[in-house]
Parts: sequence; structure tokens; C-alpha cells
Amino acid sequence: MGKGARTRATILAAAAETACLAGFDGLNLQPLADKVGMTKSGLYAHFGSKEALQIATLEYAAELFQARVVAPAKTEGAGLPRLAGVFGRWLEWPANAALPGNCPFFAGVVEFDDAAGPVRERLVRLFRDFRAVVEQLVASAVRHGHLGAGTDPAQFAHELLALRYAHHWAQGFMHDPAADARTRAAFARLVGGRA
Amino acid sequence: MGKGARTRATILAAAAETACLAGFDGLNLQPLADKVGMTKSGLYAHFGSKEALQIATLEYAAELFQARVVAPAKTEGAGLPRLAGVFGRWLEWPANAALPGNCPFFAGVVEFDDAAGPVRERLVRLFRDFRAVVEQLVASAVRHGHLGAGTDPAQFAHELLALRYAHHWAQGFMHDPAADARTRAAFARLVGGRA
DNA sequence: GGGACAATAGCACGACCGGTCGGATCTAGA
DNA sequence: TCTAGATCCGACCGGTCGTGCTATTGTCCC
Repeated sequence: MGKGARTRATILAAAAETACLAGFDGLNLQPLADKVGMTKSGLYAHFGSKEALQIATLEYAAELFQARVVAPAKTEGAGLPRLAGVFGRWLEWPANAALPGNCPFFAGVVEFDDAAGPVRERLVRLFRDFRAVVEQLVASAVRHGHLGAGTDPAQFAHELLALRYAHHWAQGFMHDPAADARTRAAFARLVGGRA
Repeated sequence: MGKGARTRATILAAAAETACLAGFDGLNLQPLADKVGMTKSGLYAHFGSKEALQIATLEYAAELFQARVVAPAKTEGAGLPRLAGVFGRWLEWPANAALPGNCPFFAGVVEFDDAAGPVRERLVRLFRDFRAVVEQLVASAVRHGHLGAGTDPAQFAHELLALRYAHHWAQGFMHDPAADARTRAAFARLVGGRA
């Protein structure tokens, strides 16, 4: 790993932290350069444009998400245990990845929902891919008899995302101490209603 | 209604549209002034600061929300019909209020979740007030026997917001044509599971 | 050790940001 | 009709934004 790649990794780690706090639009060059001890232009040379920096940061966060949320499922029992594990890690993955603030993907949703462009497309694809993963987990849980045969994986995934979103709101924005308990109760009801 | 108040109303109507598309941080003075055919300083004189403009826009949107979502409930049957009516109008209120794009309050959640200040506090209070309204509607539905006696209004309100949030994501960001159907199905399951 | 090249610094540009100020214009009350 | 105050404009401020350009430094291979 050459020096350039090492510096790039340092930048992206700092960029991911910034994205959690200020969103992808808040990935301004000067403050980010100050954070890693570089000048703005020195940092800029690694990416060539702000948009490229945003996409690289998105990619970096996606790898982190994959490693912290999805990958550990391999060691869990197939079906519901795996689904519950992924959901639990999904709730707390920013903290587990040493990221401050909230999930950067949710920040991107608001920032890019009315702004077409490659960053938005990349983010949409990330969400679609993860939803597909969730749907497969749900289908597997159905096959194992952990969820009722009539369960629609797409509908279940939609409601699971709703819970994650509400948790983001209740904990990150409203600072509601009951956020965790509410989310867990809702998940239990979501699973229980299909058993 | 004097000329000043009329101009101010024109500005706020345009500001609400902008907030739906670009968020409250996107309420930049110059573009907004262009939109209403004024100069930046002429517009600025009505508010005194950008923060004051943001709060005024928030207030304006809140009044719109109250009128379009909550107020019509008075003519609906108490209990579940009223709850369902509010939820339905909650889903589509930006369109009903002739606002482009998505719900401005959800945009504010991301923009102000890590930025303390009066705008954030105002937004938190708006959410808290509306959640209290929802909880009262749920409690009323319980009293009318439309929902099971064991229903926790706070938990129900939390899950209802989750559905609204997921609808915002699926429709506004993912452009999922099934968003409406998924949200309606989830609402039916939420209500049905408590009956 | 020197030469090639990646990596970074320094500097400047045009555009836009929120905000300020003096003065022109319009409105409303006496 | 006259005037006081509300209203609005145009120019401008310091600052930050993303983006280029040229030097200079550092690194690594021969």
C-alpha cells in the first residue's frame, strides 16, 4: 500500500465521519483538509472533483456497512436469527464503525432526493441492493418456518426499513431515550404477527 | 392586510416550496428573492436574519400542515376513522398544499439533527405536538373499541411515524410505484394486529 | 546516489454565501 | 396635500465555496 493509497484512506475515514455529521453536501474541502492535516489542493488532487469525493465516501461507507452489518450474518443461524442479527447491527452500525452521529445513508436520502446525478444513482443502488439482501433473509426465514408462509418479503423489508428510519428519527433527532425499546417492541410485533 | 404583510406572505409561500425541494438550508436569499421578483436586501428586511426566515417558513408550513392534515379530522367519526383520515392526509399533504417535492419537516430532521439552535428546537416541538395529537387519536380509538385495550398510544404513534417515514423514502427517493400500496398494507396490519 | 514520478503545497480565480448600509420610492394617515 | 414611516433597491462587505494552475517536496526504483 503506497503512500497515496494510505493518504486516500485517511481522507475517506475523515470524510465518512464528516458525512455522518454534516451530510454529503457538508463534505467541504477546506475543513476536511484541516481535519487530516493537509491543504485543500493536496486533498483535492486525490479525487479531482467534489462529486468524486462524495461517491468515494459513499463507497467507503458502503464497504463499512457491508463488513459491520451484513458480513457477520454468515456465522449466525439461517432464518430468523440471521434476520434479527442483521437488523440489530443495522440499528447500531454507525457507533460500531466508530462513526459519530447518524447513518450517513439517511442523510443522503434527503440531500439527493430532488437532485439527480451520479451520487443519487449510486445511493439508490446501495439501498436497492441492501433491500434485496433483506428480502432474501426474510424468504429464508419463511422457508425455515420462522415466519408465516404468507409473508411477502418485499412488504416485510419495507416495514423493516420503516422501523430503522423511525429509530433514526427518535434517537438521532428527538433524543428519545425510549427509542431502542420502541424499536425492539415494533420488531417483535413485526415478527410475531407473521409467525 | 397591509402591503408588507402581503409581501411577507408571498415570500413565505415561495420559501415553503423551496424548503420542500432544497431543505431549510437551501433557503438562500438571492434565489428566493429572484423567485418572488425582489432584491435580496428587500426580502431580507422582512426577517432580519436567515435563521428568522427559516423559523418563519417552519411556522408557515406548520400552519399549512395543521389546516390540511389535522383540522379536517373534526368532521370525521371519532376513533379509528379519524385516525385513518389523519394518516391518509399526512401521507399526501405536500401535494394537497400545492407544495412540490417532499415533506419539508423530514428534510429538517436531517439538516438539524446535529446542529443545535432555535430552528431545531422549534422543529422538535412541532414533532412532539403532532405526536401528542396522534397519541390522543389512538387513545380515542381504544376507548371506542376500535383498537385493543392493550394498545400503547406512544408505541402506536412511533410505528405510525415509521410508516410515514418509509413512505417518504419509498416514494420520494426510491420512486417506488408500490410505495402507496405498501404503506396502506402496513397500516392495515398495524391496525388489524391491535383489533 | 541520481533520476523519474507521485504527492502535496501555494496561489488565484470566479461564483455564491449571509449580511449591512444609504438612499430612492411608495403608502397611509392627518 | 403634505409628511412620516414603511418598504424596497443597488452596491458592497468579508468570507467560503469548488476548481484549476504551477512549484516544490517526498518517495521509490534502478
